[in-house]
Amino acid sequence: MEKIVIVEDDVFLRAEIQSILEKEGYSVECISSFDTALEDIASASPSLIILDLNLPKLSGFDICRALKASGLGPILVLTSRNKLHDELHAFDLGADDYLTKPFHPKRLIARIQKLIHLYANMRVLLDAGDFQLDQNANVLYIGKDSISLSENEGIIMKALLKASPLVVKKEELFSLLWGSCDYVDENILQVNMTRLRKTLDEVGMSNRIKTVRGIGYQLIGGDCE
Amino acid sequence: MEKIVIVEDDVFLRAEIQSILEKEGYSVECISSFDTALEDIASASPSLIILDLNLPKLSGFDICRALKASGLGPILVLTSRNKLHDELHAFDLGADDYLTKPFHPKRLIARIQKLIHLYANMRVLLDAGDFQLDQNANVLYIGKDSISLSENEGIIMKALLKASPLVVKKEELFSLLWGSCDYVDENILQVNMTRLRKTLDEVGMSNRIKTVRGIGYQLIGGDCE
DNA sequence: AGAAACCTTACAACAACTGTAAGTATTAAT
DNA sequence: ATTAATACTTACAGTTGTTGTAAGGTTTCT
Repeated sequence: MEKIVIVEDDVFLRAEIQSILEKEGYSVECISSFDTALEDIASASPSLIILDLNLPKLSGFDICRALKASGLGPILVLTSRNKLHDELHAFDLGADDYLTKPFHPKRLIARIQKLIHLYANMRVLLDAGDFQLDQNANVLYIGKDSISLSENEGIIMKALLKASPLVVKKEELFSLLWGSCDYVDENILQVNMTRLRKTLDEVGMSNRIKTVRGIGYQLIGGDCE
Repeated sequence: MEKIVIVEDDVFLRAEIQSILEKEGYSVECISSFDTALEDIASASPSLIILDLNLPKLSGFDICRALKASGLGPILVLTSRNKLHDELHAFDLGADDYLTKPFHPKRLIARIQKLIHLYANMRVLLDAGDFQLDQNANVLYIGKDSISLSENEGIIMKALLKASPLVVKKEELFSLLWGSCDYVDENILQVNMTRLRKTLDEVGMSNRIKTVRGIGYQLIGGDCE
């Protein structure tokens, strides 16, 4: 069953939405504490998030931005703010749809279904600005080109991307790659870094992995977010 | 540059939309002949399709359905019909967004950007009802599970899926797999079919490929569309 | 029964990936 | 400048997965 999280501060409206969704067969979870909203949503890992913009502490915009940064689900903004610039701003921050109150239940359901369906067919992409990594398929997309990475290359690339622009410690990589092994040669990480760098070279992405002596490695250049 | 196709019969409105889009940097193509609309759109292979519902011959709904059946781009319905049931119907047939006239240019642009971005990150999935094939990554999705196919297995599966529920001729498969080779053993296709069948067995999909004696092979069961 | 079409299994060649080893280059500190 | 630590590169071999060939078995139809 698909799970939907509601981030809404108005009790009445929340209950109304919840009722509509549950009648439709969705499992619903409401966020009450807005301090821990992000963690709660992340741990619920819902198929969709319904977000109000008028919230007590945090602004709905901030939550929207934060959710998107964590790569979290489709966001449907449901609000009484019917100003165009609010809608544009929401889209800008990564909202996937924008519905204003009052709304018709069926319209809400239709748009929810559409968004969930769209996201179900999305690639899980890690974005680095000028290229993307499909974590599942271990495929790197550079514009129209794409290149398939080996298992090890994928693990390293993923770690570098997730940490970017921070440094990934050597021990971190060792544990990701050979965490279950009793012992591996110290050199092996360097060998694998060389191989990844060579692979990146072949698609015109040279000098993108910087060595931080004594600490680890770091993805550089082409920054975007 | 992203290309957008406009399917709109009102000349003034068409010009207005085109102007808005071109100012935004999109390449625009208008469909004038509604007889060959589908072929024209397919050959343009746009990043997005703007569709009006009130068209002379064909109904916008029919076009919508047909476009989706061909797996074509995101569809944004832009219409003067502001009845809820029209919107629901459009969503039902596969429309990805629904905007009513009059509309603000910026709202249109925002939603276009969102849709294009969403679709850019979509997996190209061939749907067989109870399982899907990611053509790019050669990965088969069965519910929550996924299995990686070899190159040959992927080619065969793709051909079977595209033809389904029709039969794929042996010669067709030979040409797809070894079209460039001077000669290959007649037996090799059978061997590869056995291997694909065994792979499918491992994910609980037995007896899904039927042999049509003297002709070729055919995907069966689990039909949906 | 017998022939044609199809299936299965085993084998070997080949390519991709990975870890080890050995040697080279770079960096930082004295 | 010398030296030691750190990092890089290259070559080699074991392993695995993919593919084509060959040989023999099974099914289907007349």
